[in-house]
Amino acid sequence: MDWLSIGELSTRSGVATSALRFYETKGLIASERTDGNQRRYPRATLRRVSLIRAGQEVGLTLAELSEALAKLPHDATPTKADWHRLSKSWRKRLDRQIAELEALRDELTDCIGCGCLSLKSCAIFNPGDAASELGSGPRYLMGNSSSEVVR
Amino acid sequence: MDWLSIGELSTRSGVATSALRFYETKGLIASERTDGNQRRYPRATLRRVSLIRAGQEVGLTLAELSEALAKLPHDATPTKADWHRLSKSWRKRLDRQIAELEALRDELTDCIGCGCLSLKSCAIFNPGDAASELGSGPRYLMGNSSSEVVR
DNA sequence: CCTTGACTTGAAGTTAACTTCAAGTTGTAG
DNA sequence: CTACAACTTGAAGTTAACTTCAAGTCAAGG
Repeated sequence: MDWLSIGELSTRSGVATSALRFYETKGLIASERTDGNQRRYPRATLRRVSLIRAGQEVGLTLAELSEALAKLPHDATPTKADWHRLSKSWRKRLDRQIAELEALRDELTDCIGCGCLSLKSCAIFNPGDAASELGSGPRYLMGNSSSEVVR
Repeated sequence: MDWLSIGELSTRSGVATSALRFYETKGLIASERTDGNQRRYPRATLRRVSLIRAGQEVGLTLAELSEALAKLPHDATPTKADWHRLSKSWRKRLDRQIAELEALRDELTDCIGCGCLSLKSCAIFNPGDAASELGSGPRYLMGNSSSEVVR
């Protein structure tokens, strides 16, 4: 097995060294140390980091990813089953996200047609209504429940 | 014209009073004051707040929304043209977002099929590659350029 | 008039996901 | 062997979008 320094891992993964160290404090990745106390990552970490970035794009937080990746080995390629489970649940998440955005788009499209000068008839302007119930929430990325995505 | 207290605006819009005050400090909404220094919002603010929430769901930041809403009157219904311009640019944004998520989903789907145990052949695992170039970025909601959305 | 819930302010706290910094130590090309 | 880039740490700073708090003041029903 050959090892990567944090700099190498950074350039290969496209993730800043500061972020990699941060991930390590969170337990998302792990390293051995040289005699001089520098980090050396097993090659499999490269894949792990890619997984993290992919997961983030799907909308998962680092905390959720931490849970999801806890089941994968730090220093080896995940099994086919591991990967299958992960990618399937992420796909579900993506499908849901896409559906929500599409619903919002359709509402908007109706609004473009109608001019939407009446508060009552417009779905966008009535957030309490059934249609928009799913996709409204607090801050930037509204945290949908994480547990079903992780297991 | 009749006026809403901050509490009324809050219950009607579903947005916390603290958030409404926060929006006001940012110039997103505006109020008059009573003799006793309490806020009174023109009825049109209700629509404005709905616009803000809808805009957030489309992925706009408050700063971007501030710019976009600067062109609308604070105390009256926006014109058909105003609304037309806004909803069209938001729709574009939504279309782009959906397209990006769909691209990611398609990659994932391929990966489920292939088992994806080889780093080289997998698009998800190669973020530098052409396909994923569009939809990768820094933190949670990667800030796509705002200017074209706002004008 | 009195009570009580709604309202006021500015400052500080919150969360995620990092980045930046200072003050050193290590690894390696030449 | 030396220079210099890469590495180390913990703490503090950053950003967005709010929320919470304290210490009051205001408004409206009875």
